[in-house]
Amino acid sequence: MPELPEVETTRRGISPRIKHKTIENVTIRHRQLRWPIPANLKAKCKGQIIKDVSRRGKYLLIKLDTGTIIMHLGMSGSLRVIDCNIPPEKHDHIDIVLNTDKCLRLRDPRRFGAVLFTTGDPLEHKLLKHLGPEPLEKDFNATYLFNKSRKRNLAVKLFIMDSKVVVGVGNIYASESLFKAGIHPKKAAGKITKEQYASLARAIKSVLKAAIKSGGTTLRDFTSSDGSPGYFSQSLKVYGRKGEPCSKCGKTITHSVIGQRATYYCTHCQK
DNA sequence: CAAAGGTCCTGCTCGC
DNA sequence: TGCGAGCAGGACCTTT
Repeated sequence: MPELPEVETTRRGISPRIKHKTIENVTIRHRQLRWPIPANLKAKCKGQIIKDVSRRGKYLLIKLDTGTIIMHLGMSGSLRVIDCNIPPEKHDHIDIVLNTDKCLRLRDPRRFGAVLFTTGDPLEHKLLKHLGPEPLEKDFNATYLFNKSRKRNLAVKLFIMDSKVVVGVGNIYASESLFKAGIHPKKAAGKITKEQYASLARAIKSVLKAAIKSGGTTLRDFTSSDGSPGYFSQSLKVYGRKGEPCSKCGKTITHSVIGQRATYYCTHCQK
């Protein structure tokens, strides 16, 4: 479910509703996510004021007085701010209870997500320290991609999905961006020209921006923090469109598996 | 039974 | 022979 636009949509949804609020309690129903929820999380959070809600890649950073909650939504996670008296459902693993009769509730059926805590600089945390640039920042550009990709022989789709290269480009938007840039997803990253990378960097930025603007992509059950769906799925040009006509040339959209992930592209438009 | 939006970790191969 | 970099595959889990 969540790629960068979905995480950003979530951040924007929850931030105004939890910022400056005090955490009264933390209810953990299922500790075992990708990693166990830290045993001391409740003690670390109780009584703390939420100072800020930011994002690095797909990690959400909830800054408290003395430390930061690091959250990742994994493959199926979602966050909502709801009334505490709404009974939790099967996959509602943790409630961060606020002093407003509301709580921040994490639902994650597949439990690939994470809830961690750090007292240090979260950007120096093991999981965040080696992340590549943010795709919407200026340091993510043709020169960066070109230099970073020299002597890399893997498929360009896998290259741009590598969080050490750039954060936030997941399986859907990788296919969409490569289509927009006219680059074949299996082409070796190291054989792509600087001009093509200029086009790809622009495509990634514009696809992600457009997706954020429309509230993310809804596939299956993604809803933003207020329960409304994202509408970007209507704008997807190739993802999930195997067998349909290409919107540029009319030839049939191809599906194949790259690095164990579904990939969609047009063999006529993408070389 | 296969596949679904993520990504860390392990272990192998290759080249210096 | 040793070491680091790059890369493929496995692992985690539930639902449709």
